[in-house]
Amino acid sequence: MPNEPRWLSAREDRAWRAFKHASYQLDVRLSRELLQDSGLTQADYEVLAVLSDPSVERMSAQDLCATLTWEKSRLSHQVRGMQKRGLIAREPNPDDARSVVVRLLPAGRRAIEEAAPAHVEHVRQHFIDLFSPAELDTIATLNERVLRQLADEPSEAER
Amino acid sequence: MPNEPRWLSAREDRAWRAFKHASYQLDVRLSRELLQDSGLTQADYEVLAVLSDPSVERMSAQDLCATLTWEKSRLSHQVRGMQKRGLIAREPNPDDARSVVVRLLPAGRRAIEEAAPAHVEHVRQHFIDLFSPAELDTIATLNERVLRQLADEPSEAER
DNA sequence: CGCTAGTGGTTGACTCCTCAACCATAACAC
DNA sequence: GTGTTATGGTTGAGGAGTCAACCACTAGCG
Repeated sequence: MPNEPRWLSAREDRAWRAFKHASYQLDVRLSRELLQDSGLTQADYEVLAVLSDPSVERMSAQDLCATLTWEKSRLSHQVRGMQKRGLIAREPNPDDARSVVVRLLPAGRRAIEEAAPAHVEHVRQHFIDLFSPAELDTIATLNERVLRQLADEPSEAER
Repeated sequence: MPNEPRWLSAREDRAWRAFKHASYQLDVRLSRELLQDSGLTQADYEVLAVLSDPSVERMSAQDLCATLTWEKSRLSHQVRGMQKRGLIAREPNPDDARSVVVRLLPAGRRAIEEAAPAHVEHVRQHFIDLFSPAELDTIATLNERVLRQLADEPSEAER
């Protein structure tokens, strides 16, 4: 890499590389494990996780987008696939004829209930169980700082 | 989410969500910014970053794969595209007729030298500058623990 | 009302990545 | 040597996500 004005110091570079690498590898590993022992992708799992909350069950597409921080076209494609597999249903929204409500079907509930224990176990194995309670709090605090900064300084495209 | 045997506690859930969310959002933001102000994808940037190291300049495809922890087919597709754009060249390897050596071309060097300052600045803005030196060390240590665990316990597919 | 602007959602084209199949060459066994 | 296995790399099909264009409906303003 070329030398630049505000280049990263060794300490900064180490932190950045470790963070980037760890999150990438973790994502790859968990995706594969989830898919192998449940047939669900991470996207499937996230949608089902939201809808399977007892206080939810049905949710408009826009609210799902907001909850997942997904683009609406992504959700649309995703929902089409999950509908074809019988995991969820699309229903008209009585309050707004433009809107669509997504409902969890029994097969979808079964799918996430079967997938969740193994998935959580993998999250523990590769992440949670490596840290003390105090370290978990540190992780939460530091990462929330990143999220807040991103939210406070919206990207060019959103301004 | 259904109640499961070893479900996550509130503290565990907070750390896991913050980590997952922050790394995802950061990736999305940095990718977009990089593409907008340099025309390079993250994949382009990573390849160029490796090759532009003064001590490198040319590297066999297999070594590139190992350095980037990429699959060989991904590198092959990626290299084809970057070759078409004149950023790098493919050369035969005199030591092994099966092998291919990737060489950085002047246009590739120019591309990363132009892209790097702004990209590093964004990495600082969204990540590095949010933390004290001690916090950066903590981030490095904790994330390296994740990486080590993943490396020590290879996935089903690799065993 | 009637127009216009905004919102909710879908679609299709394109890019990126993975996986499995494949080809050529190299390394090893006998 | 010859046959077998392993390695380096490419290819094509298919899944997943983004973007821009579009349609239908709603809401706000005159």
